[in-house]
Amino acid sequence: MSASRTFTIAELADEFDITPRAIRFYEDVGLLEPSRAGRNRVYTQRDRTRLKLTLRGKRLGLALSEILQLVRMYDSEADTAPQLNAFLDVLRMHRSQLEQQLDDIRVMLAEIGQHEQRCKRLLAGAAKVTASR
Amino acid sequence: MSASRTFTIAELADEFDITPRAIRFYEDVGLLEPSRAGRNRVYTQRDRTRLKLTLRGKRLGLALSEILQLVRMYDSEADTAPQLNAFLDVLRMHRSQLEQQLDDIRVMLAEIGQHEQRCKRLLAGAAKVTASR
DNA sequence: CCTTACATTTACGTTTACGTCAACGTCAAT
DNA sequence: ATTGACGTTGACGTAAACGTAAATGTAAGG
Repeated sequence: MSASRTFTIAELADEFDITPRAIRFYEDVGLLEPSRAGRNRVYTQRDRTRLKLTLRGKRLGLALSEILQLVRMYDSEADTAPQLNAFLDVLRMHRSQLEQQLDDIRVMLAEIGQHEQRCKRLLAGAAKVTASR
Repeated sequence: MSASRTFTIAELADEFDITPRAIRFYEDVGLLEPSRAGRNRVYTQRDRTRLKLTLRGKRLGLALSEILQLVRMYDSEADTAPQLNAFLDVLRMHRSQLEQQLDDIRVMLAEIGQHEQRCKRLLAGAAKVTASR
């Protein structure tokens, strides 16, 4: 068994290329809950996973508060029907938002492709002019 | 010819479900350049397109300053080789970022799917219990 | 022992993207 | 003539997500 490694704040900061300040801030808002060795923070694999989730959410433009909602839902032991239905609603919302983003990305990638083609054509033209001088 | 329609600020605000204040702000940062009828702003199709681009960028988590860079590049008449190559670099950066986001979205969609399944199983179970009472 | 390096808390500063008045113009309808 | 409804320009306010500086602790190395 990989004796459940732990991490220091600097290790996580290095690994994910963020500052310790950011990591502490994520703790302030409730996204991470490291234990302490004296005064110092000790992060578990679970914290690391949460951090990864957090950064992924950020890359998709989610606010930290939304990410917090998600992770809380993810490891909540909701079991009543109202809770579960509320849960499903939130999931559906996020899914439709993600699908909107998929669309947006497809459109943007297409546009970028067009512009790249245009640039390459122009560069090819410029090269010929240069060569013929 | 669809005599190049124009739009009022309220029309655009309604259509895209944002406030006039936001639209004026986008003008402040240089994303829109409406002409004036007296004091009032008049938006062209081109402005509308820019606004659409802006909102799409926002949904993908881009900052307004980044969006501005993009739209400026898109309708700049860059023609020197250095300019074109710089352009291509920026395009590549954005493309790789979009591909990262595609990845992130795939992962998140998969997770959401799992949680939806779990909820549905639990709801089915709860329904049976309820029915048997 | 002293320095260096990294950790902590507290607290104020900063940027972005608008929200929210305030004070005013204008045109149509009552 | 007045009342809305919508437009304008300042100007100040605000929430989010950290940055940054200050004061302090503490463990390791020379």
